[in-house]
Amino acid sequence: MLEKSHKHVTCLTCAGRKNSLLGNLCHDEIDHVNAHKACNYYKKHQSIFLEGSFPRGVFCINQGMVKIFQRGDEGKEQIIQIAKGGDMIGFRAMFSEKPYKVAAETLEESNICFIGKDDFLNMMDSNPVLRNGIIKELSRELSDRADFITNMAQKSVRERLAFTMIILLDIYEDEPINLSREDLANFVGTATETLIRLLKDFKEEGIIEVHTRKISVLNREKLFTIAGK
Amino acid sequence: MLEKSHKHVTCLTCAGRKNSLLGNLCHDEIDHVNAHKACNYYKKHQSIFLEGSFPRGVFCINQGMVKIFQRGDEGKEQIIQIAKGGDMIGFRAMFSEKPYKVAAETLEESNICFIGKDDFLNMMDSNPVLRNGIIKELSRELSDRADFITNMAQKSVRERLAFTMIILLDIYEDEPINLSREDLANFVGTATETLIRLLKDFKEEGIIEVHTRKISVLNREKLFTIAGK
DNA sequence: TTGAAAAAATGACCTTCATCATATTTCAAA
DNA sequence: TTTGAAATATGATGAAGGTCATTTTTTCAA
Repeated sequence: MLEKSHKHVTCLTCAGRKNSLLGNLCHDEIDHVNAHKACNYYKKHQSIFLEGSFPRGVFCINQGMVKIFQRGDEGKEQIIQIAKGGDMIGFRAMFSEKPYKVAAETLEESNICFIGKDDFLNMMDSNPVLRNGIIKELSRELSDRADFITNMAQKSVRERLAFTMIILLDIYEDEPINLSREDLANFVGTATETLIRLLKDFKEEGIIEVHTRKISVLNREKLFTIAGK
Repeated sequence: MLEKSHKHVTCLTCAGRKNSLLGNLCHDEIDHVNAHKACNYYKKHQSIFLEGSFPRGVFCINQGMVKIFQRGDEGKEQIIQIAKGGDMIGFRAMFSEKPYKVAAETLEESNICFIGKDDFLNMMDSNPVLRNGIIKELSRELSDRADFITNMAQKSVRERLAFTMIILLDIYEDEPINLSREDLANFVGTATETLIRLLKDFKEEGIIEVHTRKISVLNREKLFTIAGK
């Protein structure tokens, strides 16, 4: 069970921080962030920010899992990204000075900190390492999204599912993948029914194992083969 | 006809520059760029950089039109973006310090300048306006690509074609759209045959007019309706 | 523990779109 | 101007996958 009071979550002990964009801050800087951030406990399926609202800062995930998605015209979600402990979210819209084009919502209970826009931008101005880290991160994501687009355009749902599971394998590390069929379908970009049928195929082919909703990958190699490259 | 010698292309008279990322440079900075850049004439269908090669700097389009694309597993291109005069390309991969994940090729004869990595990074370090402009640009493109992904996942080819034509309308301004059917199909993410059939529909519905390969939009509003929002 | 609601699963059907084959037009070089 | 190649266009066909209806399973609160 997560700590439900924000008082106890400090950047100094944040497990994700060392590998995050804030991994290179000096002591003074960490202290400053720590003093100025707000920390909140989010329960499962709670909204962090909505499409159309204006960014007032960035969110830093201490613990938990978050989906970043867009709602299409008929209300169907398209998941763009899944973020977890150590990831920062919401800084893209903040830089662009436009309302969020995506929404964020927890997939499980989470502790998420908030750093105000001014504080964050000041830090960036005075810290070239942080700055470069962010530029690098933005570039990396652009490149990921180019792949995403090409996959969507040219691959079958089966291939995309394999590709998506490889990404999820990375996110969930050794844990079984724990997403609703609907979320999984909305990440792959297909109908829930189609996704369920394909999961069944994967199961029958010995690629995965399913316990209720949790999916464990048995044959990683085969996923790569199906995903193509 | 474009100037085929690079000697005559100078940042001072570059039409696109004022609205570009380099629009806010001071005189000294422009002079420096001007002195250190290389400028080249590219003919139609000439490669600017290839997937997999390592970035050594950024390209600045003085005049002309460029497609940015990825090749899928079967060699089919997916066009991610079309750039024109005033746009800078290739800086994403440069920041990430990884090989290009996309390739760039001219769609028509073009004058394109090259600024070396060190020069460019130094400029960014010393010029906060340029820096912020780039971060903003990266953010804007991330948001565009999220839309692209959602469209690919949830819209029909017809809807996507309408959406793509709205984007092209913006790029080509008042000129008729001048892309091969194949390129257009590779931008929409469909088969060339399907694209041609849909163009025929649009023609019959009075939405567009076609002269050989050039497409003029007659009914902008209807495109918006079809694209959905 | 139970009952209602949500999620997952299965089946039937049908539309969209990719593919392959072939015809026609356009373009550029000889 | 001719001619071959590339681009565009059209037709026929089948598979992939979306939609709707229904059943089964899981979850969670009373």
